[in-house]
Amino acid sequence: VTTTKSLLLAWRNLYLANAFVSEALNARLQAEAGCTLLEHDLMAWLAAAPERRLRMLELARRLRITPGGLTRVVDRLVERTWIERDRPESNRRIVYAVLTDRGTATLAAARSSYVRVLRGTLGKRLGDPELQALGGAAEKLLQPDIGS
Amino acid sequence: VTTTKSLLLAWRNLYLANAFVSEALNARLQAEAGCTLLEHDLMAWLAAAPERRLRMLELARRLRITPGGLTRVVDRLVERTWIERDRPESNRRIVYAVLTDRGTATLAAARSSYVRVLRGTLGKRLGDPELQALGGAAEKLLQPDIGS
DNA sequence: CAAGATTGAATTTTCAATCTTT
DNA sequence: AAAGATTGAAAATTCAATCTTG
Repeated sequence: VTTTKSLLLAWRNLYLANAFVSEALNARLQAEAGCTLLEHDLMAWLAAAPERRLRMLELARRLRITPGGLTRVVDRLVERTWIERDRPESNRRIVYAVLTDRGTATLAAARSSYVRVLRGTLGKRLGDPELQALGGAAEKLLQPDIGS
Repeated sequence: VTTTKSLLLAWRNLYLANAFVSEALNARLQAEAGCTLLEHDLMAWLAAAPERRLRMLELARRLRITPGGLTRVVDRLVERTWIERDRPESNRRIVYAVLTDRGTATLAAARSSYVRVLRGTLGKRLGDPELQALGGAAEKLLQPDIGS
């Protein structure tokens, strides 16, 4: 019997913990690497993808923003030469966002700030079993829905 | 020894789980109660406060938005007669946001959607021990910093 | 005409400057 | 002059309409 109270408490803590870490990441990334958390995540997805490239719609889906929103974020990063757009000749409807070498370098610096923040927040306050619990519970949430 | 990998994994899951639940809450609240998650939270803080009122700066702090941002959110809710502003005679610098009776009624409806969403996400997928673990781990994150 | 991306307009939020009260 | 709140301008995001290609 899961009480409403324990549901509300768990959610509130999840929500606050997320805000706490997100805000710390955003602040440090902007101060130390000159990019926002969203921009970092965008570059990180590209870095992890084959040929360091992803299509616009796929990238928007992973970042949980709208296609229109992504167009603007990409505009800003292209402006800074951290990514490029590539419209392949074979299918000129498609646009790939591609991480450049300069983007890769920026991401490396950003990633180091990023990990330091995680160590200073999650790492400092939680032990390994708690990290496992946090990660495990969160992962279950993300499983596809299986019936009623 | 907490590995970077387990830190990254825990954070990613926390982040995604938060987005998953937030988006579900926002969608259902807007469809069923006609308010956003932020507006719900604002009214919920007021409902829980003595005399159903809080000062602007305190409310902004709890909602994790800027004072300027709060002014606009409050404007919108005043417009809909769910809250009122009160400038006490004793100190005319201060503004209280006060939940109205209509706001209380709206909040009751919203809260029921809210809890249903939590049951359908956190509740359906996680057992009580996992909820405890999630809540407990997240709570530790929120403890004030105690030195290096 | 559907898929994929972009655009203009509208909305929401922040930032810095300002106004009012103490 | 500082505290508390609001404002105009700017930035970021969404939405719906549009443009381009298949």
